[in-house]
Amino acid sequence: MRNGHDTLNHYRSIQHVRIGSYLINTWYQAPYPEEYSRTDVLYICEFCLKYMKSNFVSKRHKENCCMKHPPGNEIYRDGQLSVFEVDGRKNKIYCQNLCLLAKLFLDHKTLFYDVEPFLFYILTETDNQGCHFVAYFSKEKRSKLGYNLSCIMTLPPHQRKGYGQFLIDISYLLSKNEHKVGSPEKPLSDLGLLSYTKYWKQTLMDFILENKSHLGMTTIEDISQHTSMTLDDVISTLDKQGILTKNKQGQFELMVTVDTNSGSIAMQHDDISGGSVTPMPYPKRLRAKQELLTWVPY
DNA sequence: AATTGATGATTGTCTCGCCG
DNA sequence: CGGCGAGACAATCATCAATT
Repeated sequence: MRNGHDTLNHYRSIQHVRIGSYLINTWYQAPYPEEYSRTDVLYICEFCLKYMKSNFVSKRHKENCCMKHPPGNEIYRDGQLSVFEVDGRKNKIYCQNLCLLAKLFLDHKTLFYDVEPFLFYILTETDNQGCHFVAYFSKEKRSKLGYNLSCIMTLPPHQRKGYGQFLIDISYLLSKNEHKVGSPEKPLSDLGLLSYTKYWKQTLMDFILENKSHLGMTTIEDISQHTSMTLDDVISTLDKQGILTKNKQGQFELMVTVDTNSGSIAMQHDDISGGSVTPMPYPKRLRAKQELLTWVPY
């Protein structure tokens, strides 16, 4: 031990991160350089995502760091919420730091340093201090398999606010602007599958309710085009709800009855929470609004 | 286009001093 | 005495331009 500040060296991995005003328990290990892993608390600048070992260095950095929002272009703004698009090639360090931070909360993430082939979409909450990082997702610039999202993460203090669903919505809005359909990178994590299952179900329920007057004329292809979801994802989601059948010609048909009073849809396998069997009115959700997106395909 | 080198900013660490 | 915050400074790092 060389001095009084080295007393934290017995830690084998990072237990907490301090970012902005939050002290957050970490969930998984991340491959930070070894000297940064041997600490209880890792300090992260909430604007440039630089990581530091000590509170002193963090404070000094805060005085000098001139960033008040993520690098790249702001592509979406709705009140306090903004989305920035960051190019992994143009802002390599930022994106590498982002991947390391994300790994603290993602189990099986493997991408950390080879960030050039990716774009990163950063969700921020704005106040008079600046645009505070709350969540992100990454996307391959050129996905051969039609993936429109690779990794997605919301910082724990901001979870359960609908930000994950919102970012998934943004990812499909981007696909829509590219005139493509898309799907998340496989394999999905447990939490990822849960989020997507919920998103797909709600998106299709919304579509059905909005188009209930002419569902007979609607094909699976129409739904796919409208939602930018792949045919496979549309079919598997509708099938899980038990509202998909094939007619004599082998074409898919929707079997739906819309309850115009409650605004809900009768489904065989709807989620039953709290033992209630009455269909729950689906919760309001944070939707990405196409008119607020200022983005052109890469 | 890729590599190298210079330059200026930033960090890690040492030291001192305060306080419980 | 031990822990913590702050100033100083050498070493390191990122950036950008020049060169191959």
